Amino acid sequence: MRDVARRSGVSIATVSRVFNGGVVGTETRASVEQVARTLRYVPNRAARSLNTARTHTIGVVLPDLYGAFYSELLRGLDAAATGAGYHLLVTGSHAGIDELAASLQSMSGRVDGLVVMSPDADAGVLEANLPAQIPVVLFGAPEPGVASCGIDDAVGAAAMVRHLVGLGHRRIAHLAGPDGNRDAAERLRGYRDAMRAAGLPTDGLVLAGDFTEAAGHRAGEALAAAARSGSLLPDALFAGNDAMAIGAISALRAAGLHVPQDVAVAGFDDVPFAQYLQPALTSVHVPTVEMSRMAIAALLRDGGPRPEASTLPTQLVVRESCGAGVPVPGRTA
Amino acid sequence: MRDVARRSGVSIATVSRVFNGGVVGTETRASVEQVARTLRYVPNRAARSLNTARTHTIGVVLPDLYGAFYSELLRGLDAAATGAGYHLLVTGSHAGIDELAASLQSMSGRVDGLVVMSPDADAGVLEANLPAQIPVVLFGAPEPGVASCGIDDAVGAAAMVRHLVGLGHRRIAHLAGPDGNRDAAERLRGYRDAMRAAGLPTDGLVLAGDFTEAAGHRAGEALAAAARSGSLLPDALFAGNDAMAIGAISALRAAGLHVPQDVAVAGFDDVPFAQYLQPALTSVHVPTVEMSRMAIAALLRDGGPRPEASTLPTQLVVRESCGAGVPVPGRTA
DNA sequence: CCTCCTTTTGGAACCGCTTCCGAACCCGGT
DNA sequence: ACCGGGTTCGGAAGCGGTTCCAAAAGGAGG
Repeated sequence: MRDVARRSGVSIATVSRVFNGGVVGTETRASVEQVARTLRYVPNRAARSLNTARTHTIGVVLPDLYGAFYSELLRGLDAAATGAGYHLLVTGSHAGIDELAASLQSMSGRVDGLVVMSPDADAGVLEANLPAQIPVVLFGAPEPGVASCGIDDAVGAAAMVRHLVGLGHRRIAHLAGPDGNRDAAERLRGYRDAMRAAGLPTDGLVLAGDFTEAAGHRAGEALAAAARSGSLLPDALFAGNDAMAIGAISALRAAGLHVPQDVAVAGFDDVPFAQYLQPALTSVHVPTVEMSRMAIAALLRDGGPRPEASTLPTQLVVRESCGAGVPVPGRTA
Repeated sequence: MRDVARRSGVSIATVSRVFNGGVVGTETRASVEQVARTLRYVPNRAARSLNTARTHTIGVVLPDLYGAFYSELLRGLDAAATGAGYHLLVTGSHAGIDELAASLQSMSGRVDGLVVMSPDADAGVLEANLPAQIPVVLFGAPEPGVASCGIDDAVGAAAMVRHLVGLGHRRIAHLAGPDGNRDAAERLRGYRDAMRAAGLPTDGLVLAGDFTEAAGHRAGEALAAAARSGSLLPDALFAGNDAMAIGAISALRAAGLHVPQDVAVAGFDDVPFAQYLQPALTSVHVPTVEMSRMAIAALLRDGGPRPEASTLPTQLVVRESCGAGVPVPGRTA
């Protein structure tokens, strides 16, 4: 910048004005722009944000970037941010609280706001690793003193169970997510509650999983193996997320079983390609786009987001895999 | 920071040392840390990077974040970056050269290196909107004077065509990507070359598409409609990417046609869930993880990446949708 | 011709931090 | 008591910008 100023015979203040739409004489501006071009000068945004205290960037802290669900989330956030003229500073994949802390600290001074999704992210961690002024929206569990935005997993899961029951299924198994994951626990709770309300047993029907396709595949294989050795197949398998449902379907099919005729299968999340599976996957839609929009809007709101927990509704999406006999294959959104 | 210094009776230099592992007296350090904690002080990383000239961040400029392919890319980049202790500053979805320019400029001073993927990104645009020193790796087309990393679309497409021919298919249609897209053009070229080499005609067999599922769906419908009105169905449909292949399969199935019995279908990209489709999708694998690793490694290499174009090999992945009669369903990676 | 107002420009403080350099201090050794 | 050496710390100069304030220049009006 100093070079540009020197070479065009003006002060750095004037150069700054040229690049910020300030008042500058017409030919002064032209000359500065000319020099800047030949010198390949591009203003340093980091330095600028140091004294404007605005970065036009939103930080995003996710536990992982793997899987269609996080992709969707990220896409929604990017769309919302881009729409408002903001960029995304992303950090994925941290295991444990220390990496979370490091990620949060590395955002300091580089973002105008933060969207955080992590099992470890409670008010204490945020407070300890973030400057006081920076607005934060949590994705997921409500947390006192912090704005948050999430869905009601239990309600969504219960709706799915009721739907399956309504189709005549009685032995409904649940393939649960990892221990310690709040979404997994809530979905399991919704399943249990709805089963109990329908007067159905859940004993021996809760399978352990971890939200990965591999876990779904293993569960599907286990089910098929058990059936071969004489035990009863469940009428339906309600997986804690779509990835596991997909893995399970793949394993069941490999074992020669038919979905939904032999076992109905349903998922949770409604990832985009659920509709393209054969059979198209029945699932619980999570409004990722809406969540993202709300989160970004809250962050950008003057004075930052109010520390409230807003809960968005999920929506049951009935397709073929649950045996509802809907013959229309998925179409493009 | 000044507050911390004042409240603990030391200079800001000492506070800085405390947070950077410098030599500080034991009880001085303890006292400073204590004060910092009560004051909720977290060092401002932007300010730090202003004089260290290191940001520990890699900029990523993508044309879009939509679709499984970009998700995969982003995931690969994040994995590679995180592994090296870096974050990602992402900007997706820009239409046109002006938005590209804005995105590039906004990276100045905020990243240590840049991965750029955009149809508009030629050496000129990069030069005009980026400081001279910042290392860049281009994803895709080789570009003189810039390091780049990509695949040989034409070779991959030709391999697929040869495979389809080997299976006995003769009338092989190609569903092309959007005009002006270099990958689309190269894949089309590979298709044409391989067809010619096999002595097969391509007249009337090239369909227009745009890389979206919707386009694939339309193409599938058109094919089915044409077949109903008497014209010959192609033996195989080779889509320019997986998204279109998936859309096409969905439409063909809706029209009562069987894949691969009535029409074989193949895609390009090998997105993760291709293996979970029914029939599992035959595709050309694009080594996104490898590309990402290479790009990040090149950026972080001392002195920046050498301005060379490296081309990674694609790999034919034969599954069920092409009619190869591989009965084993996809399994988890 | 002088005054006053506008427009354009330069000087300099400051944003929050790192780091070089030197001052102050404490230690043992002579 | 003095000196050399090591340790701990403060002062201050930047990093690359923005912006307030004042100064210089150029008219218009009296």
